[in-house]
Amino acid sequence: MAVTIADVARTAGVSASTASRAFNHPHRLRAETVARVKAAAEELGFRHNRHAKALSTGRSSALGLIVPDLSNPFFPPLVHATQLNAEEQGYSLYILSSEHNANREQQLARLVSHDVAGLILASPRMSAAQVRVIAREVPTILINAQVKGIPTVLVSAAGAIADAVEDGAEKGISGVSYIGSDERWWPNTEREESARAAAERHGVPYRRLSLSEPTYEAAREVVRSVEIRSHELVVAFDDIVAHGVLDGMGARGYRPPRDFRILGCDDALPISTSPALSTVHLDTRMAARIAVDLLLGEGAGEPQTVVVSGSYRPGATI
Amino acid sequence: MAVTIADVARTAGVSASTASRAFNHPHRLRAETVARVKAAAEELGFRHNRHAKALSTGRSSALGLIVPDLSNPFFPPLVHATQLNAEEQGYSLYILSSEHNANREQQLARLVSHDVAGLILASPRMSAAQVRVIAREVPTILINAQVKGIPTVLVSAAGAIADAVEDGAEKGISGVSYIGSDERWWPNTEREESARAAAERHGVPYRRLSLSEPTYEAAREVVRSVEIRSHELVVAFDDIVAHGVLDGMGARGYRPPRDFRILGCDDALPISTSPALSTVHLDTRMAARIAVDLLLGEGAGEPQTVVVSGSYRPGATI
DNA sequence: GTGAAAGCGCTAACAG
DNA sequence: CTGTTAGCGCTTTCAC
Repeated sequence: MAVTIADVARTAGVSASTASRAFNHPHRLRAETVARVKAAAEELGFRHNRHAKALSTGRSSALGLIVPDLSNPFFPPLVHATQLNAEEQGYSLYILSSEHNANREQQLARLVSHDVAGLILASPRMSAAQVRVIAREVPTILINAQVKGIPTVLVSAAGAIADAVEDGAEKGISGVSYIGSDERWWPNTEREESARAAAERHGVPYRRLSLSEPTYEAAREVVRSVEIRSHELVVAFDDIVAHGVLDGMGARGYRPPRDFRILGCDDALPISTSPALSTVHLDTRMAARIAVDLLLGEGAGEPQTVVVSGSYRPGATI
Repeated sequence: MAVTIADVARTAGVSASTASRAFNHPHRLRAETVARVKAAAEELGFRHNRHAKALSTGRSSALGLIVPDLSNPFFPPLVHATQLNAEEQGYSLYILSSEHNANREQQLARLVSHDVAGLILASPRMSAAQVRVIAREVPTILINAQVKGIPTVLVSAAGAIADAVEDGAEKGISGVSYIGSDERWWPNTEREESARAAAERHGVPYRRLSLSEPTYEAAREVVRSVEIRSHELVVAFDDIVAHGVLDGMGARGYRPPRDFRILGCDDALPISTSPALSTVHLDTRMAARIAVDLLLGEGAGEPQTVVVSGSYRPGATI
């Protein structure tokens, strides 16, 4: 049916093992032989059977990527970039979505762990203990989470949030409110903590408003019941939450930057709005590249932590 | 290293083939034997090696899904639903993004075609001829595209657009403008054609405004140079284009529904806006379910076409 | 530098 | 109903 390496070997006039070596250990062969085999392969349209290869070598040529929610615009660019980088190294990618459910996430991770050469957990919901269970079964990289001993890429908004608060301070904000979920989830806690620290640094009052979920609707509702103080800077978990706040405040007649100021995060929405939202731009493509590199590159396995810093992107709302 | 079926067989006191049959043809075994094997498997934590299985059976337990653009909010729900349905049937999913590039799409399709049991092409950019090349190599299902002889799921906005135009006609629109890209791409042509037909049916003037790309920015720009006529109904390719139009028109002081009316499509944005956009809701989860079923279910292979009709979802802009 | 042979883990005839 | 045997396509010792 399909073209096998035996076919290639035959038309190249060598044995199957030599044909195999032409691809896997070309330096152990005469250059001329390698060329002949590759020509034959090209001619016949040969492509390795990944299952046979995986079975015989004991390693897979696929990677796994687990995200909490493909529908959140933060993730698709990350997913796509991961795909590109994986592909570049000859790996394909299993993408799985956990629906923000820690148990399902672990279940998915275990499910693919035996079938992939490595696993990338993006903004995982699992506990550190659960992550360690997975990491014991398969090489694992974390994005936006921290577990001791496991290589990590942090897409950090902290510096950018500090810049935004500073910008606000110069314009005379009366305080800082962070609006996010109250979960201990790295993307949330990092942003919350940096907003708090920045407020403190500038000597303005700080508070946290908690959402049951970081959604547009939840954000819109919360500012209906909670008074946003005049000239306050709202630091929203992400752009979606920020727009919920804008909508809720708008319904009450409050507009930024006249009545309050607001900062979003992620800069990944497919649409803009007026006034243009001030936000934090995060380089998820770079994060993906680094994550794949940590998995497959030179120093693979070293439990290093790489931080990719976002940048403050002023709009019209601060 | 890992637990093999031979290990299971040994602890269950049967041969490897019997152990294998316990999973693949349980009805051909005594119930008691099946139970014993499964208990042993459970006890040892056995899991099939998918590569060995694929190699020996000649079929893969993975499906492939190719989308043009993961970042467009239309696709993530479709992707996720496909994943769930595939998983339910014991398949995992390779997700690939073509970046709206026909050649890359075909290249990706060929790349995975040998590794999957079936392929779903969602809103493909490939030509019919290119699709046929792929379909010859692997069972293929089309979503939002039509190629004779290949099973298809159409997520249709036509009826909903007709409903919206009718709603507009009752409110006295002066004409219909369709704003989309000018490509021959099923999602675009279906929407365009249904807008045109509905305008004709209601006896109002129709025109098409073409975008180089169906993006927020392109839409915003086009309404800066093209005059939208008073009380016209703009049928936008999708919600992103619609919001671009809203922004561009808003900058000139025009607001719906006072000055013009507008309909979006897809209903998948993570945020709302005011005024709430009238749009077309499409059931992509259902489409995914059907697509997977067409691939793996009973009548698999039959080149039937299933249409999943969207519904008009009135907001405040019509 | 290259070939022959064995084996990865599993399933599918073929016997019994 | 169950065991024996062969083999999926590839890589890899081990010889030469």
